[in-house]
Amino acid sequence: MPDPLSMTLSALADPTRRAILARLVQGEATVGELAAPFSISQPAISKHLKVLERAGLISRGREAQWRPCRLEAAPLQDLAGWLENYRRFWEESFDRLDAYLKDLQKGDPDASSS
Amino acid sequence: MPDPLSMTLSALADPTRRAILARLVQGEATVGELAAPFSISQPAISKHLKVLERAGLISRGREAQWRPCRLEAAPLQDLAGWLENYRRFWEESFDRLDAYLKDLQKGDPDASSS
DNA sequence: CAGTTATATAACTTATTAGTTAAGTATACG
DNA sequence: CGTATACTTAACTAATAAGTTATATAACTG
Repeated sequence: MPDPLSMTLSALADPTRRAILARLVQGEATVGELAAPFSISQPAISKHLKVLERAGLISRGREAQWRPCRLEAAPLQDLAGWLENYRRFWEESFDRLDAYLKDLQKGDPDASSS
Repeated sequence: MPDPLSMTLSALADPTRRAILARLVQGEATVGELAAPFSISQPAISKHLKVLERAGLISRGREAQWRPCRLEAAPLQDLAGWLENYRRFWEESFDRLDAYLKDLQKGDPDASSS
């Protein structure tokens, strides 16, 4: 699976990993700090971090026996860029829904048949 | 995996499925039309469509023997909403990078040490 | 150097996923 | 009714993923 967007999305498709990112948006943290809130084993957290790192979502330093993790912006930005392709679509969808609801409210008989 | 955001992200974490969505943003299409550009079997496309449907990313109608698919906006909007939590972070990251590059350009000796 | 703390890796299990081919269902058409 | 078309479902395989426990590495501490 070489394409970066697929890597980003599958890394994000796990609630534990998203929770880790949510913690890191507030600043660097060690592996232990990141593991603390979860009930799963520490090796499991290490694996999650490796997935995030391979996706470029985090990077890791070295300070004595700690490996501080920090969030990296680029993949999230790229994802936001990809999503932008769909913004026009969903804004149109919203406009249609909005018009439909307004029609309903003023009793337009077309609104319930189409 | 009951949480909707995880369903959305893992549905999107496949290039074939993203290509299907990219086609659907231009309007409804039948299963056959969606399958045409790909070299994989048609049942494989049916499975991808089922994944997209269970994630709420598409919905399907019935017209004679065709099952027209259309893109649904809500999950993409929800994803965009989730991503917004990180926008402030990446804009700060960009500001830092920007300042760093400006410092480099004017020969600030701090810029290469920190 | 011995022990402790922080983290990573190995080996394994179980579940899920993406693909396949073959068979089934549903609608249209002569 | 029989057949062609569009699509789905079933049954299977191979690869990947998420978790486990046990072991290894690396750096600090006395």
